Amino acid sequence: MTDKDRQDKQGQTEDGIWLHCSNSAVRRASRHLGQLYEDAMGDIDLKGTQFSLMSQIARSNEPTLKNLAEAMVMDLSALGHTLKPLIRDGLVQLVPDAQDRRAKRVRLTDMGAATQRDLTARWQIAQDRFDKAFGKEKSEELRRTLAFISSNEFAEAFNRND
Amino acid sequence: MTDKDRQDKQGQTEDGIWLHCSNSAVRRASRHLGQLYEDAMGDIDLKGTQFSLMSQIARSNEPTLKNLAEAMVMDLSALGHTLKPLIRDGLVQLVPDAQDRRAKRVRLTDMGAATQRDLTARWQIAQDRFDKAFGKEKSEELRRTLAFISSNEFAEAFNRND
DNA sequence: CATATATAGTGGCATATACCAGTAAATTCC
DNA sequence: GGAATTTACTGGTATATGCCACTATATATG
Repeated sequence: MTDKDRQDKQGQTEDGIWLHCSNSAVRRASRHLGQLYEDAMGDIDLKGTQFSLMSQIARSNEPTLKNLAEAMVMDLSALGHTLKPLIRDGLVQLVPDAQDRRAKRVRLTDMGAATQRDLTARWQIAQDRFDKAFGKEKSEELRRTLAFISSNEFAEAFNRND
Repeated sequence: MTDKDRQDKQGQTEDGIWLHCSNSAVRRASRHLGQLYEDAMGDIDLKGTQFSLMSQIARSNEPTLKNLAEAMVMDLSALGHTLKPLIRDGLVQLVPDAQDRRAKRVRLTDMGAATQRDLTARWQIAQDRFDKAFGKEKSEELRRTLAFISSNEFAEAFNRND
């Protein structure tokens, strides 16, 4: 049986690129988790990404766009675009920094903070399900691992050519 | 020192949502890896996602769109959208299935197959860097872990309420 | 066989995310 | 202190990804 023939009845190969490419593997998992978390959180008006972003804003002390982009490991302009619907809907606002007039600080509006608080309970349900399905210890370890992969330290190791 | 005060000089909190939310953690890592892999692969005309997709097509035996979407854990319509630029650029083509006239099978064109082969060497460089930075064993284990998280088996465990 | 239902794909719309070019403000360097 | 450079953000463009509504085809059911 050749590799190409080793396929299930749907014509899929059992051995996908995601078992060889870490980048593909992570993206694929993020699509699945996005799905699972949104379903588990039920009928809410926010996307998972938006809730994550608002949660990080809530945890921060009025970060500038730059700060927040770095924390989220997100392109600055991508962050700006992603915030637009939240600003439009009155959940987030940008306030110019007093010291540096180039910078804008991100804050939740009262409504945004209330929304974030309310949804946290729903998010916790999803997260609890993940922990139960995956194992609480392993779950924490996985998040630490992924945080490491997302770090500058890892980027330096990755780009170091020795 | 309160949590809110425990911030580095950029105003970021040390303790981000990604340490608590597995969904956020995976998305964040996928942004970073997308970055690192694309940089490591150098100046190519394809996005990482497009290369992954073409690699999976190359590994499959002319899957239908449905098959491919399931393998990639991707929404069917999202897959259709993602393939459009590749079809437009003559790297991929869709051929109607002979038996089921609803279904279309995905295949690489000759140019697409050649492109995919050529870029594989570059991708391997990026993957080797990942393995070196993260550890070859741990790297394989991580991919298996992520494949599990991406599986229907995991979805069932996640959605099981007992 | 005719109708009801299920499946595969498409198109529209919205968000997610990145790169690049441009603007404005701050900082560095004669 | 004024020019050169760096930094923070914005807007445009392109891909990534998902949901919904719709069409066409296949399958199941009476």
